[in-house]
Amino acid sequence: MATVDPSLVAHLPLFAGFSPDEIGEILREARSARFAKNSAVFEQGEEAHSFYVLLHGHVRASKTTPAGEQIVVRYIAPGETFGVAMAIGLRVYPATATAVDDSVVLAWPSLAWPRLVAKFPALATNTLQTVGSRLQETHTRVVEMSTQQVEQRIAHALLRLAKQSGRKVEHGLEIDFPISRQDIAQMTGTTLHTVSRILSGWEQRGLIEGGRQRIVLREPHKLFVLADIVPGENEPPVKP
Amino acid sequence: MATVDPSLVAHLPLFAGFSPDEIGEILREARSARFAKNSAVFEQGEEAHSFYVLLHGHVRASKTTPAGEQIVVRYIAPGETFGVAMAIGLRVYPATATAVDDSVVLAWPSLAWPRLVAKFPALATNTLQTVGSRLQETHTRVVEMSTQQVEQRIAHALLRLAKQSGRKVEHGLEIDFPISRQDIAQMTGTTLHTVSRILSGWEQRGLIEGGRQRIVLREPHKLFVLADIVPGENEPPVKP
DNA sequence: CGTCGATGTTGCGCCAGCGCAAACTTCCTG
DNA sequence: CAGGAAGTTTGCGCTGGCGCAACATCGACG
Repeated sequence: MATVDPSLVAHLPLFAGFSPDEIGEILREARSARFAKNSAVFEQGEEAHSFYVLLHGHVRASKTTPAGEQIVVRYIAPGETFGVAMAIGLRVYPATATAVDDSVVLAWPSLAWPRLVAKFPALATNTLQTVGSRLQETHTRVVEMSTQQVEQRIAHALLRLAKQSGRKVEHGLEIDFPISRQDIAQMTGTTLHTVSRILSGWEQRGLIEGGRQRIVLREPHKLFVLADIVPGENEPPVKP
Repeated sequence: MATVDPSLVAHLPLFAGFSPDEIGEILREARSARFAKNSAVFEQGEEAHSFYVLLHGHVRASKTTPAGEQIVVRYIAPGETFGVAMAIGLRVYPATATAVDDSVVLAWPSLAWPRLVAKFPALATNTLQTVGSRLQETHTRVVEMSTQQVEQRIAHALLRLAKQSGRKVEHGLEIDFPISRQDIAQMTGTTLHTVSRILSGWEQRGLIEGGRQRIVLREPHKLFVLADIVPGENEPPVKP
């Protein structure tokens, strides 16, 4: 049971407004754990025994439909809370969480949640804000899927990933964890093939640089423009 | 300022776990208001001055994209909380709320939220559960939009509306508020025309009965089957 | 009670993106 | 280092559903 210094997590949204002592008290109930690349932190449908904060690495949350299709709910970056099923009234996890890189988490038993919240009500309001922003993001996704073409959705998805987990490299901004075309397809509601075709197109145009489970944005600005283009919007030239 | 009896709202999720006296104290800070059919309770982008509980009627939450397209976020039924922007950390409303029928709401000033939560922490946990289920529902919607055909998505949407606000009538289950084909299109990420074609088809098959801003499900069970059909799933006959 | 605006229906043609299939590349494992 | 698995690319043909357009209906309101 590694002890974590309160100062290392004090800036996380979950602990906003807490004193180091209080954080220490909360941390005392947590254990830290390591998950190897491609191992599952928890599985959809499994009893929600714990909730987590990601300290290091990256985790993919995905949902499987009854028919067996998968979609990617989101990618979790270090500092984010996840697996809060209990807090939102679920007995089981609604999605599967998979480490896409070697990852380190803090884990609390779900049973501790009611007690912690009773003692530290700000945990609830902090979590409410987190879940709220997540709801906003998901609504944005619905809006995009309803109104935009596949190409624009993929552009938005890449820009978001780069913003969340982009790492500056020589030729641009690299997404800092392994991500396949299939993953992108499952994030944007399209198919592996269509993603591949579009990324190939962009690579030829020099917008991005691809590789196996690797994407570097070379021209984020051009992607940005592409993402906002409304296809049917041919501005008629202003001629009197 | 109409006074509302605590017993009338005690069963609402927002007030779960509160005593009548506590509810009374919370209600004292609210005012009730009436909104005529087709009037806006609040508009997207407007300062989030209040949060609400719907007492009577039906409210549609919708979002408008920068490009001017609209999508329907959800329909709010009596008893539901809405407009909790402040609680999830937003200064402005992320969507527009429109009364689709004459409606009555309870409204609290957003400024009262922090004080109420400080005094009654259970408000935060109750709201957390509400926002959590809403997140779940929205994820379901993303999954449907990613994996299902338009016809199935419409079937699901109608069944959900009927479950939430269905009224038993002579010929089946009627959706208890005015809803246009356009609205359904904006809920399912398709177009008015496609919705109209599909509903016409169903009407001919006797599954539903349509009218101007009116839909009656005659055969909910058949719709249910239709909604779960996976088109490409031709079960190979089990012959030894 | 006639007119007008909002809502709903339907035919037609097109195309973005899917499904299938095959080949290629990169990485991992034994 | 060979062999295979996982990931990626690409061609081809098809089609679900969209866009356009014209028309039909319904209700509200003067």
